[in-house]
Amino acid sequence: MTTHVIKQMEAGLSTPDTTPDKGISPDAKGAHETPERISEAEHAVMEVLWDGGTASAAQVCDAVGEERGWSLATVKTLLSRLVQKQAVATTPDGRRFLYSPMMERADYVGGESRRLVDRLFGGRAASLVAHLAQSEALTEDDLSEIADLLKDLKS
Amino acid sequence: MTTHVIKQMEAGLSTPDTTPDKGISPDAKGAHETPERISEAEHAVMEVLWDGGTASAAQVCDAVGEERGWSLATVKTLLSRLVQKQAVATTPDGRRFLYSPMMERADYVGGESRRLVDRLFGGRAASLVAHLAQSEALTEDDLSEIADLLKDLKS
DNA sequence: GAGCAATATTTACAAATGTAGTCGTTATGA
DNA sequence: TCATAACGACTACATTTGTAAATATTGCTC
Repeated sequence: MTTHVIKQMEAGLSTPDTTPDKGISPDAKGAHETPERISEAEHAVMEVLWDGGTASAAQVCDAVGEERGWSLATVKTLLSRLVQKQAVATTPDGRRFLYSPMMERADYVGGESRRLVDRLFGGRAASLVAHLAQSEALTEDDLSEIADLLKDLKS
Repeated sequence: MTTHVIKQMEAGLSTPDTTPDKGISPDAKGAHETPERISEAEHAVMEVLWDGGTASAAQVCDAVGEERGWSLATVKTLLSRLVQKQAVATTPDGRRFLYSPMMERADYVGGESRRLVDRLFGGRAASLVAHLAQSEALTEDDLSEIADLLKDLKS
């Protein structure tokens, strides 16, 4: 019976050769719980995937290794955690996996931004902008850029 | 020798009655390491202190207890961690302590904002604003507010 | 003066996170 | 064919975080 395969899927990774049973949808066991939080290290991996679209563990490791000095083992751990969290999907490719992002970068960025705004500015995004403007965080150029941007949005 | 006292200070808390030895400056053992990170729960406590200026553990607990349902024990743990991190100072008051913030709220907010902008927008704050503007995050009112704000800053 | 209530200090413990090592399998090149 | 390198899976382990209980001390009330 299929219990074996299911257990493997729950674990987030299955060996690519053992009958890649695609019969079970990735969220079969209840997927709409609040999308699990992606940690900072995991986010670094996501950036690589968002950038390249799809990559093997080794490729991710190369890409991310320039910044942080992570070992391949570390990258693999992060990838499998991301798979568990259903932020990344795997497709078998020969004896290895290719990893691709399930989550849109814009959604992640939006979520994180919102969290910050909620936590620090009582949910008022304008306050954040005000803060950025008042602290050194925005240069004259930034200000112009934003002004232009607003002009556009005002149609 | 003084090792005993020093150990107590390192632990972040000393009993208020045992000769509150103010001889050793709070950062005697090297304080300029990157200011230790304040966690989310700790931040909730900081908000209370920023709001009230100074408070006893019980007061903090009352204040914060409305949102989160924390026990006094929990609040005390968080307070002592904040003291360790030198984000909060204690002054003996009778048999208890009064806790007051050492860090400016603006600095914390600025730091967190910057971290986000660095991590998610390659350090370009304008990109964050752009993102907020394009996602649902900014209402028409927000946009006007920001526009006004920019007008002011442009002098 | 004895007990109680309020305090601070210590200890606890599970979950998440950062960082990696080990094990088992298998494609591959000599 | 046999060793080896490449992979994924599993295990590991310290640290941080969230959440709190246990313990010790002590001023205050009866």
